[in-house]
Amino acid sequence: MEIEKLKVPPAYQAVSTELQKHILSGALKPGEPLPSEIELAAKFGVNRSTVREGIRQLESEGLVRREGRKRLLVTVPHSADLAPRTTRALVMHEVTFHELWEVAMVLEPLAAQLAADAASDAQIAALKANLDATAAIVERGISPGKLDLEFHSLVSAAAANKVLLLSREPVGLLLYPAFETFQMQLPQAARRLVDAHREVVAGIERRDGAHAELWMRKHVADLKRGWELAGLSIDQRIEPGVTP
Amino acid sequence: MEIEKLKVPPAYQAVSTELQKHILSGALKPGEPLPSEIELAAKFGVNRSTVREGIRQLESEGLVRREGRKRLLVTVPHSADLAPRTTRALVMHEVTFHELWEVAMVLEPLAAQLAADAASDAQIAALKANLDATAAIVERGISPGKLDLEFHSLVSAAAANKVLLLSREPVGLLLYPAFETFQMQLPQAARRLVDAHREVVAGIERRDGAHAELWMRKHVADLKRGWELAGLSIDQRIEPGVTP
DNA sequence: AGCTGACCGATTGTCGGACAAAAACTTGCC
DNA sequence: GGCAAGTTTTTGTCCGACAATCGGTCAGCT
Repeated sequence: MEIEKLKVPPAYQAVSTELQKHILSGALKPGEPLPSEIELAAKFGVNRSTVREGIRQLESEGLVRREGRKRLLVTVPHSADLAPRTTRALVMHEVTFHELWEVAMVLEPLAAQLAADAASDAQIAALKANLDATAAIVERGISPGKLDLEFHSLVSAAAANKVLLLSREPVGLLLYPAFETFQMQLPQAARRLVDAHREVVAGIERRDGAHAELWMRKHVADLKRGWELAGLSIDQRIEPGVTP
Repeated sequence: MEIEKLKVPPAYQAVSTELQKHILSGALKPGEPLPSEIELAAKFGVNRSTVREGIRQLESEGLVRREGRKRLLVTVPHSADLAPRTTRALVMHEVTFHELWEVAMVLEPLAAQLAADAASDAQIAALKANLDATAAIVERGISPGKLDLEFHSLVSAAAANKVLLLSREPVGLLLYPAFETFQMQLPQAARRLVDAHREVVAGIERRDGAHAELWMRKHVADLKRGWELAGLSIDQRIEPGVTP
């Protein structure tokens, strides 16, 4: 006789999953407001407190959003909602620089190549603006910092591939800030960074996917070289650089 | 005089982020129990209901886990916690087959290559077992179904790269189930699938990264060919295949 | 001794109601 | 029509309560 460990989910979870179904099924479309908490409590036949607990789960999953004290709105989870969670998970799993780098080494070049095909004029303009800003900052001897992070986000946004965008974000969020630490010590690294960025942008602008991809690959490879030159171990754990 | 629209986050969010900080900072280590709700309420100076709402957020983020009605335990978010969320997000973003495939086309070969270097004996045995099961199923004319999904998870698990594991999971979760639909119509596709799997496993076993990577690349490329042969559009939206 | 079962405190899940502050809506006025 | 004041809703937070469950104790039975 086999007896499964039967699980009776608490009511607030039932509320959460039930609402989730309604949203996923399309009965509630993004942008639409949810019923009020009192209505939901009445419909589900539970107390308002229970409904609220269920809502919190959806809220932290990015399926609904509340602005101020207004009604809840159905939303599609944006990259900004999911990436921090995954980033946290990566940190807690104590991932090493090497692990991050290996993945970046395939995702970033792909982003560059696709961006060369798909980038809009506005996106190319944004890339150029970022490039100029980075060059100016580096000229003054300051570490590019967030501009580097932004550059890679812009490239993957230009790639017009939402899967890539979502997959890459947590990696970039963790990898690029890690370089603030040693780029101060290696002035030539910052100049190499700007050069590589410039070539990537040039490739994208010329619709030369191979060129963009090649230089992005060089660029990411350079990151590892810089890491090693700075005397850091490949198996060094990565700490969160930017607080989300 | 400039007056910014200062935002006062609700108390339950404050509780959530505060607990998060404590966990991330290492004050609360994975496996340790959290204080009881009453204690937390006393420490934070808020009501127990408020604490509970805050806890729900952490719970759905996988930072804490509750088994039965016991105390809350601090945990590190596992891939199984995060992947479904990302998968949902991808579905809601209406990603196309092509977008998924482009990313899989770089992540899966990387997984195969790394697995050839890092796979343990037990992992290789698991891969072989999966291979045998898949071959047996296909022999009887049944679609591999979850076994295919499992195969790719096993490969990326064997790659010993936690970043890759977490990045790849949502893609696989969405991509492979999509093939159940047409593999029935294309019997030769299932046989090609088994052949490719076999070569990947052989490469991993021989520690021949190039071989494993090559065949994984062929295999993923095949998926696209099969998709097209089945008369499906590359820009077809992907529906969730397995309920998480 | 080892196991059983009753008892008890602690904790969680759920409920009901309450109230201030903010938002949404209605009404009356120009 | 547009605007200002008032009214209703809704949210955020609190309080108190109780059944169910978990964990442990402790006497009683074999």
